[in-house]
Amino acid sequence: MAHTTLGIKKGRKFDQVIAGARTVFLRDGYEGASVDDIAREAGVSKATLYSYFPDKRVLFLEIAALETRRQADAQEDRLDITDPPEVVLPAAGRKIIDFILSDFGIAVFRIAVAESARFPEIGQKFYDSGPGLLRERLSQYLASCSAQGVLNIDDPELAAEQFAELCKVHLFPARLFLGRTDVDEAERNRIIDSAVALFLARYGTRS
Amino acid sequence: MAHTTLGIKKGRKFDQVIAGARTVFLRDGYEGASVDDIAREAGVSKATLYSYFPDKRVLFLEIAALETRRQADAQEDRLDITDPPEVVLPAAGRKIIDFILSDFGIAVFRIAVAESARFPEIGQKFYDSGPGLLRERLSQYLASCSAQGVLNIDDPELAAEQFAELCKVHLFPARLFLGRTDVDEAERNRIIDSAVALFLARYGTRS
DNA sequence: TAAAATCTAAACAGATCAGTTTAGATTTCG
DNA sequence: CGAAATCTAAACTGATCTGTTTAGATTTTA
Repeated sequence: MAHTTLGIKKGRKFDQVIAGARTVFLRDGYEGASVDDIAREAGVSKATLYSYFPDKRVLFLEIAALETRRQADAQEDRLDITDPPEVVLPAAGRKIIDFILSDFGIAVFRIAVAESARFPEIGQKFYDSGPGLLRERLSQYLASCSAQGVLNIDDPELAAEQFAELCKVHLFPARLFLGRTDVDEAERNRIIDSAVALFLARYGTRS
Repeated sequence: MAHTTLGIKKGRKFDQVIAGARTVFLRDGYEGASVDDIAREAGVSKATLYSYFPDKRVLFLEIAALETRRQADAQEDRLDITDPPEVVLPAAGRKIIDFILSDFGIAVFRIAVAESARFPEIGQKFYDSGPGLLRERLSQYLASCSAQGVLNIDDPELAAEQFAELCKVHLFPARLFLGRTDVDEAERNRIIDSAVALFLARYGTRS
């Protein structure tokens, strides 16, 4: 149906190719994925695939771009500027944790780390639509709190990055390196609560 | 000279093989490295290489083990329990930043992230001798401070991870995804100072 | 020095993979 | 319908890679 790139590409099965490539690249990474696998997964002949994309690298870049944009959109709903930090921060932290612990978030992160040495534009896109976007939105909120006197922050961008980083504590490395998938609610909340407390102890204006 | 594994392996050029494999794996990753490249880099024939290691995978695991142990040793000098947090934390933060921004630190991290999905023992070893070791040592120090009343920490292990995470803020993603290599003293210090201030605002006992 | 251990270059087998080509089938649409 | 666009399976090229083998050279050691 709606082609993912603006009109330039043609053909009935374009979306199938994209979907198949997405599945296989996310599962196996760039080197691990074979074009035959992708064609099979997409239910499409290799010739068709190659009629859309000149080579594997370009196909991968297309998927990476789509995925990072998706990642950005999934977090689209902005932070409500009217709510106080005690409400907004735990909610934001929860979203961050849920995303970075998901199979999808982990797969994208793995590929971004592994391939950004070979393909700098992958690292750039991942950063812009992931950590970079989060930083932008969160720092905007923090700055407005600071202007209202609800928080006291001299460098909102740095503070935003600090908060995001605090949410990853313990759980992200455990998932990434130790394969831990059994992270329950209580543990997520413990990390978030501690991050919020740490953050507000420094940047809060309440006694 | 001193063989890296305990006596089981034999042969004059063992160390050359290790050195060559180290260079090539760190430069190109697991998939990117070819055994011919490694043999050439090591100045050794492929037959010799295969007389030491049954296959590429085992060779890689050996290198990964050596590298993570190295990583641990490089940070061997423990934290001086007698110094106050205002001295110890900036010094520790400085070490963390310097390591994770180094070419070597980045290369090891890239490989650990990329290969720990395929080789779980790589993720385990990296964690144990990297983030895990840091956590252990730092939390020990924090606990002793807490016992002395210099700090007020209920969960030293969590606090240790929080501090370490705070030191990575901004600089690590910029290096990893954006390829930024021009991080000067001032910027490192800015991150560290902010991390220490944030940490002490919550866990400090002064005023 | 002479046997034993270790190493060498180079060719080779077997597998995988990216990308192309062919000859034809199916779909779309005027 | 019928022509143009799109897709198909399958074979093929050429490259790369892991791991083995061969026949001999070099080094160690006794």
